[in-house]
Order: sequence, then structure tokens, then C-alpha cells
Amino acid sequence: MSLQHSSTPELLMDIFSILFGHFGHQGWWPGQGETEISVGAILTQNTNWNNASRAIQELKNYCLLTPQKIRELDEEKLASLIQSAGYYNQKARKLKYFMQWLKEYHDDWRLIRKENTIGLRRELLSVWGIGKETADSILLYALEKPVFVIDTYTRRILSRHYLCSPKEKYDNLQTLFMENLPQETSLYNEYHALLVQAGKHYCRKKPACEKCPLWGFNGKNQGSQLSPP
DNA sequence: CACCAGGCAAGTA
DNA sequence: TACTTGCATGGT
Repeated sequence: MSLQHSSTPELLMDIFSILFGHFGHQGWWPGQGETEISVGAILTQNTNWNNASRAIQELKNYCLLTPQKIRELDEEKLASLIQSAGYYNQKARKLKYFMQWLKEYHDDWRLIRKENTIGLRRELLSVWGIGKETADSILLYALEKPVFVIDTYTRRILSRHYLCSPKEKYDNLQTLFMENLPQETSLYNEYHALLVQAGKHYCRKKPACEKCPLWGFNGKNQGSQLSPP
């Protein structure tokens, strides 16, 4: 694999290929339904997926994983059910607000696909408890819109290899990926999941480690920063 | 024991 | 705009 990249799209695709070759297909959130995926996106905020998935399972056990059931549930009861996800009081409220919004503006998913992605994203961001990453996760994984999700792993992996600043803004990174890659949902889905997987295993601490599959993608040496450091 | 995990909102300067 | 803090469980 050549490390001389003539363009940003080429560099981004090379990184994808390396990660895919190393970690393989990730299969994030396949066929679980809009509600389960959106609830998962909220429950996993600043929490590992293991704890979040337990909370989901708890809701499933009592057949409460529907917008209407969550709206009907007492907030304290909901909080106790999702305890394993941490921040359970906050997250119970977030789920309540989200499901309320879903009913008021979209008749519980029924009207949501008629809206354009930009408008939907703005709406999601206006809901209390939904920030950029959660909004984009819902758009990409639940609604299958071609929206690239940025998270702390993405920023860290890239900055460890001097491909961006460790403080690079969310919107800048998102634009970078979306303007330099084909806008395909399946690619964005796999790419983000691979970055998370890579981030879990490598480059947690400075500097980047030699074992990382992206070792060699060094923007400093090659002058191929994706954005100003 | 310390540290971290698929963030966000609200407050401060 | 750019930082800081509260929120909280469970794994390593």
C-alpha cells in the first residue's frame, strides 16, 4: 500500500481500507429498528456500549421499548430501568423529551422520512439531550441517511497521526469526510464503526503506537494533514 | 485504588 | 467564543 497520497479522498479511502482489512465488517446496529437504535444512541452517551445495551435489554424484557410506552412510563420508573447505563436521571429525561418530540412533529416515525436530512438534523439538535453526535448517529444508523458521525475516537485517531488538530471542531471533521468521500450510508456506517474499533485498541495515549494499523499515516512527515494542526 | 466509556447542557468569563 | 462542571454505572 502506497503512502503517497495525491489527494484527500485517496488518503481517506486508504485509511478505510486499512481499517477494514484489519478489523473487518463491524455491523453496527443492523435491523434493530428506529426506536431501539435511537434509544441506544442516547443511552450510550459517555458510557460504554455494554452498560447501555443492558439498559436496552431491561426495557425489552418488559416490552417497553416503544415511543408510546416510554412516554407513558413514570420518569423515575424509567430511570430505574435504565440504571446500568449511568446518568440514568438525565437519560430518562432525554428519552422522554425525544419521544415527545417524535410524537408531536413526526407521528412516531411515520412522517419522518418525508423530511430532508438538513432540516431533520436541525430539529434533532433542538431537542434537549440530543447533541451533534447523537443526532448524527440517529440520522445515520436509525434513518440510514448518509451523515458521517464524528466522535472522540475519530478526532483522537486522526490527531495521533498528525492528520488533524486534537481540538479540531466537530463540523470541520464531518465536512472533511463528507466532502471527500462518496456520500453512501453503508460506507459512513462502516467507517465510523471502524474508527471506534481502532480507537478502542490503539493510540489511546500519545504518541501513536507502532502496532496501530494506521502506523505510517503520518501527516507531519508526509505533509498530508487533512486539516490545519 | 484510579481511570475510562460510542456526550450533553448549563454556567462562567 | 472557550473553558468548566454535574451527571453515575460498571469494567479493567
